[in-house]
Amino acid sequence: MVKRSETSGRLDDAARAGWLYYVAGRTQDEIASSMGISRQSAQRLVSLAVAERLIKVRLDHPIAACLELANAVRNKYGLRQVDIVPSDPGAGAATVGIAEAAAAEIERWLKKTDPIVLAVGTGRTLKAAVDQLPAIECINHRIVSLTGNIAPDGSAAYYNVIFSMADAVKARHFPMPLPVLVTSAEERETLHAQQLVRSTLDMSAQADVTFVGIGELGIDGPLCVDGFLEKGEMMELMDNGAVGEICGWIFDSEGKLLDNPINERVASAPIPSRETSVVIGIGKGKRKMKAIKAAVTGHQINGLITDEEVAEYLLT
Amino acid sequence: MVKRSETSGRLDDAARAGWLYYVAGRTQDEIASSMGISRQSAQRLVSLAVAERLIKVRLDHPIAACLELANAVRNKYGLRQVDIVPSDPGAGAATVGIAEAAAAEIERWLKKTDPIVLAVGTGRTLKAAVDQLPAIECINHRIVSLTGNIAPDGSAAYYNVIFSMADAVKARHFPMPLPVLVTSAEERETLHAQQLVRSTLDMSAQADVTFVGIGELGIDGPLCVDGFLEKGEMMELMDNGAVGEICGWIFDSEGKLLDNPINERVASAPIPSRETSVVIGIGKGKRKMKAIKAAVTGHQINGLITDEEVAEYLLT
DNA sequence: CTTGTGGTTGAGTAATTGCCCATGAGCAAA
DNA sequence: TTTGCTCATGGGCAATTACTCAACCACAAG
Repeated sequence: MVKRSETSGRLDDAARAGWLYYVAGRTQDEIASSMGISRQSAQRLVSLAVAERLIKVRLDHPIAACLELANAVRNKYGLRQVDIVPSDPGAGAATVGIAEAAAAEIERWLKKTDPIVLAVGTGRTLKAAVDQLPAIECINHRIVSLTGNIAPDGSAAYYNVIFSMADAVKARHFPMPLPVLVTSAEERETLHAQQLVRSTLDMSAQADVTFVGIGELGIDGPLCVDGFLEKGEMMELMDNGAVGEICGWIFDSEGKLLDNPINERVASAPIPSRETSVVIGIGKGKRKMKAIKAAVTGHQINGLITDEEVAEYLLT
Repeated sequence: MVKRSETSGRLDDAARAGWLYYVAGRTQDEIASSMGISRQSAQRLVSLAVAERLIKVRLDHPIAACLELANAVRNKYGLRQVDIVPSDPGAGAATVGIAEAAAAEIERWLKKTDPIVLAVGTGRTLKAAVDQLPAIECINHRIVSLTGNIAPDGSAAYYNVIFSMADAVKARHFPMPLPVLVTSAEERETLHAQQLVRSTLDMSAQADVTFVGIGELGIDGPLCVDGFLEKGEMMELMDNGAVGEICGWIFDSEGKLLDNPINERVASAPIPSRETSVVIGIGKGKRKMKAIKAAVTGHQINGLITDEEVAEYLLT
């Protein structure tokens, strides 16, 4: 319509077209006729504006920072999937936010129509997540526990989450009828050879997706608090470089499973393959930072749900 | 808690979808499958993100034509600051583009670290601009309204923008607890003498920067449409040479405030000094051309945000 | 004068997106 | 419980956008 002077540069036209498209919300057809060019040219100008970074888009929502952190963490550690939730500065429980996020992710998997095998580990964080689950009926799926459900004193382990999950989710679920730690490698072999245990182990190996808590070590860590390890054993482990555990499997700061007697007594199923399935670790907070970093570094997990604070630590 | 987490969860999803779409450049199909929802739902989330103004696009390129116009206008009228946005040839809304530009300018002021007093007028354009503001926290600044917040029918004036601003901007804000027009000059004196009003008036006089809409007169103009003036009064004003108004202050084609009974009934604060502060007028469109030209001619404002169409008119 | 190169254009077409509508879930009132 | 309302959902389809390709132009080198 208005004849533009020929001297105005191509970038100016691109900027103008980009402005009309993104800010004014006109279609490329309208832009074309108002600038007196073909609609193809208008399209080219718009994409040029984008390519030249003339158009800057920003997301004005707390989640924006989280998404960027998630991307950065995913790229740095080669993870399949990363969810970052906003850190809650007001102290609060160790599971605020992350539990909801994890529950949402679990729910997303459970809503799939194709039958899946979902494996779960143990821990307070995972328990909190499962407690957030709404009632779902998904009779096609199977839910299997990676860890034993018998506490050192013989009672049912409270933080074995598969029972909580069974309350909310109508699906076949398969607990692991074992202690978490047995007394020796030999005993583990014997128990694992049982038919019932065998089939659960086999199923866990086929898991399509796995959710595990990431535990820190230390005398305040879950293994000690829940009585699986004595203080002395814990100190010795830490002296040997242990920094964290998943389902009882203890690893060092590089995420390598420790070659020591404790790990030979862990009765949990092996963590399902990170090559062929998704293994999502859940955890946040200062105390777990080192354990989380080790877990992603050593590829014990290939998915992560954590908070901004930990994400920033992972990126340093 | 559950309710809140569900609603904010929806916005989170919208933010995530919007981020994936606009920032990461994924298609809505990809977003849908990665979030485990249908494509239609993904599309809805993306448009929700836009509707909720989570997505903010800006053009990072000075369009030469607009810059030249801005320079020319600034020099011709001796203004401190002029922003010109491209005209939208399609007959779109009266605030497209200009609102974004004004919001960017307001944001620029609000992001200053030194405490400032920011004064705002009223009007649809200014309202649209304020609605574009992202959430900002700037507890050092103070925001004061130049105009009353009580409509002729006694309700809160919808286009009093300070309340909209308070929604987005965390700062102390000071509305003006008065009608826009009172019945007589005497009543105005009485009301202005009140302590509460007095302090607001004093603060407005100290404004570092002021944003005002520029209103045209006429029976379709805001003063009539919003019921502040009867049609007859309006006709009489126009017969006396009135062409525009700012905060209710009516001026002629040279930008001089009219010496007539209506102006004596305006309860708004005086427009802050153009000698010592920045007063930015906002407006565009054919109908406002004369009012804008008068406002800059008479130095009622010393800054202007408008579009090419008006800029070219101002230069004739 | 021909040829090659780089870049732009418009047509055609595939991909993507926006919108309408029927459906059904959730929920409050009767 | 039924009724009526609201609203999210997904299918389908039209509108819009992105991409490919051949043609064309300008210009420089041969």
